[in-house]
Amino acid sequence: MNEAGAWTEERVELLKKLWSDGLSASQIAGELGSVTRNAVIGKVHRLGLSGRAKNPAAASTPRASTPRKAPTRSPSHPMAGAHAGMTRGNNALAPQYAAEADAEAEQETVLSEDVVVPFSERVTIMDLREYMCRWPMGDPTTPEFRFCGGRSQTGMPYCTYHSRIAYQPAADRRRDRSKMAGRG
DNA sequence: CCCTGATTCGC
DNA sequence: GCGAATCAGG
Repeated sequence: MNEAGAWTEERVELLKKLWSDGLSASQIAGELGSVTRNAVIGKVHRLGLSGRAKNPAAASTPRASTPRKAPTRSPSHPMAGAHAGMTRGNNALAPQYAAEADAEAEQETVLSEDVVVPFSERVTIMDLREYMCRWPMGDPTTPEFRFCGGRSQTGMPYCTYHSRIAYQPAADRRRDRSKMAGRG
């Protein structure tokens, strides 16, 4: 039968299907199984895809002109500071369907930040780390003032959720990820 | 700290 | 051709 880890026609077609469907490499990898997201990405590139739904005209990816330095892959520090627990897998399933410009998306009333979803762990300024979301919560005059503390992306002052609110692009896309049940 | 894809390069 | 390792950005 089909060997696991071998790119059969079925797998390649499924790969292209899921890829064009907007699924991320990790999701596809989890769907295919026996393959990592790197394998998926590698295959995608090999197939000549990669760009996915990107317009060639608008594809001004600086990466193409990025002067890639010589990593030389120093074996001296293999997996330096590697994540001990790779939660990566098929458990990170998320419907990343790119919502097209729908009339519903024009809801300006969406500015309501009253939503309280990412209330994972509020932290004080002392517990705040660079990779923590600094979203003011409550009155700064009160000792109960806390920050979101959610995981912020490197360089980003806020977490994924708050960064959207903070920047508020043209139209807010209702991209809803897994609801974090929260704590009390 | 999580994630994403892009690229390189040994196999 | 394959994919882990690595890079780079969010």
